[in-house]
Amino acid sequence: MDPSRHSDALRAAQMYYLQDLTMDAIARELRTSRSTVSRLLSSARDSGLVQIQIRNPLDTGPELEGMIRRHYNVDVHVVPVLETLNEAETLDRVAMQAARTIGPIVDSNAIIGVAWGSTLSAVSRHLTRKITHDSVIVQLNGAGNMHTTGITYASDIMRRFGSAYGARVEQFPVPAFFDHAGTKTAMWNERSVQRILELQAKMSIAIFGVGSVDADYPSHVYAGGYLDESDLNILATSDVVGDVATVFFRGDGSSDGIVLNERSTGPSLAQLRQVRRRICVVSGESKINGLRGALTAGLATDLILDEATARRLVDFEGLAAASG
Amino acid sequence: MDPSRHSDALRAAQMYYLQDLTMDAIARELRTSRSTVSRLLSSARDSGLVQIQIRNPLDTGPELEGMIRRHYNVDVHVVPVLETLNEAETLDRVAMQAARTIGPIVDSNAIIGVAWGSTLSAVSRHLTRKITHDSVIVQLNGAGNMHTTGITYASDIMRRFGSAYGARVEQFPVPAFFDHAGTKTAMWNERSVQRILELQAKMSIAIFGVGSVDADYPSHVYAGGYLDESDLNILATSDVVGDVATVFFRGDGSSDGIVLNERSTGPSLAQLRQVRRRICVVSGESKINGLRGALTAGLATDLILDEATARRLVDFEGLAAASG
DNA sequence: GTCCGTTCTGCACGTTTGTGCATAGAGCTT
DNA sequence: AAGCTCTATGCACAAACGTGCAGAACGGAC
Repeated sequence: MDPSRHSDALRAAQMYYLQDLTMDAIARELRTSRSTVSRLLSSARDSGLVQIQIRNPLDTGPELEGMIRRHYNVDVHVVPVLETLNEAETLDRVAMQAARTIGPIVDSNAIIGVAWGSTLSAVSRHLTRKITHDSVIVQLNGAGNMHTTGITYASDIMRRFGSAYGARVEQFPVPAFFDHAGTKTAMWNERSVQRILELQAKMSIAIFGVGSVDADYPSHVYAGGYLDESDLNILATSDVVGDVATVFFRGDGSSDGIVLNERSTGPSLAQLRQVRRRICVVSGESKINGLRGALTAGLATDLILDEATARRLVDFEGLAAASG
Repeated sequence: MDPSRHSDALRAAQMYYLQDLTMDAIARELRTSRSTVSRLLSSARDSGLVQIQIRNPLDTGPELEGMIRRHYNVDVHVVPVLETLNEAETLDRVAMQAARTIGPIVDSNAIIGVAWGSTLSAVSRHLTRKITHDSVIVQLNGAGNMHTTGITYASDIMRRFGSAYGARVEQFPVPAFFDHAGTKTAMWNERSVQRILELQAKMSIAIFGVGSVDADYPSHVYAGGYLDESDLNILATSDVVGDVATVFFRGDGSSDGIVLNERSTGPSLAQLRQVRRRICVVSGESKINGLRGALTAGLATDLILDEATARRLVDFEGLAAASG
């Protein structure tokens, strides 16, 4: 881009946001039209030059947040949404706010693990640009299935993250689930795969949604041809409530003995918990069971969710009592 | 304040800044009028709920900044100001932008050393609120002189810092200069003084302007009855170019053998250099000599100054050559 | 209860801002 | 140089916004 335009954008942003001048005054100084200033500012905003963040003082925040925070020990961001909004609109709002909340967390030299799914897809569409150096986006779990290699869907998400943060993108070109655990073991010894696994092991940030087995609109994983009849039966009979990055867990947060996980390509829950910043984005009340499992399992350090779901989370089993 | 108003402000801020809704839409959701939303947002901004910051990518910044940064190894923020502005207006702009630049740097548990003077006074008037816990504002140097105890002037500055950040304020109730070095030695052994000195030793942030001996409008120190005729003579004959917190230095950054410093109450340059974040605010070209000395002495890690002064700093002795 | 002072609210108005559109200009090809 | 495409600009209009003001609501004091 024209460097002088960039520097004009910077000047304009400083004068507008830091000195409270009007666009008119800035235009006169920059010897251009007011509309150009308006556009400069908007480009400054979505190129990440201007960072706007909301910090809600932990202690004065609304009750909802406090309760969830105390009970699950996560940093909560409740997204206010009108109750009349439909599922898709809610997801869009949550995704938008999630994208902007993530922005300030991302920094240079970060290794960022990203899952895929409808939630992450929505988030990826709303990312605001922020220039970082030597960051890497690494895919958390494979995306292929019986019908497609899943490449385009997941890779679109990855690519958007990569270009928003100027980061290198490392895809994980394996199916979501192997048919045979043995194949996974073999692949995991391949050097091409190990490169990805090593990156994952060094992740400083992980971003994921949750799948919930009983969601009204089941996640891709449960509906998209990833699992066959017998797999679904296994899930149904093993108390599994949901998944994160195609790794399943029960309501109590445990995941031991769930055979499907041996064929899954996502990081184990234990490995995920090693990551310093683990950001979970959830939209839609019907994911509540999966969400509760994920929180109980301690998978998230940061939780971004819509207000209605937050409320249900609190209502559940008198969680409110824990706040007294 | 009404807690529900606070939480409304938070909701409004999230919807406005993070979801790009219009105030109108937010008003409908909050069941109030648009004007109320406008006011909620403005209260959210100046209560520090909304943080807006400009991060200019170090490598793409305008030439001016790059040159100064490389030469003096400081983080530079050049404040764009119209050249036609007068001294006072420039100071106001610089102070405003300085205040907002400082905001994001301040955090809980910080011990913040603050000097006094016309620059700091202006900055203190533009601070935006930000709630922190267990922060302390500590006065860097005494403010008393022959005519007044200096209490109100300096303490106003301190108080504003304190209330902006919700911090405890520790004043330093001594004169700016002792008449006799021996008195200083004695006082420095007083426990009440030692408490302040210990706080200063633990500072994580220091904020100060610079005085310049030859400034058009001399700093308070040189004009306000702090020094008598013979003191000024000493300064004139010892190559002193300026001061930071009433500690003097020469153009080459040295301060050894300047006798006045033995009676001054500010932290020694060596002590100041221990502080992790040292923010220097300068407005007005006539401070250029003092500024150059301070930078040469390595007193600042962050420099906020107006464009004209920045340009002069670069023009000086072909500093531009250093950028090639 | 009434009174008074303070704070909050919505309205109305003027100001400030975003954006579709037509045009000018830059860069590239032939 | 002419012709082309693509981007940036300014205009003009509509949308969004800030704020003085008058009235409503609140919270003591008596």
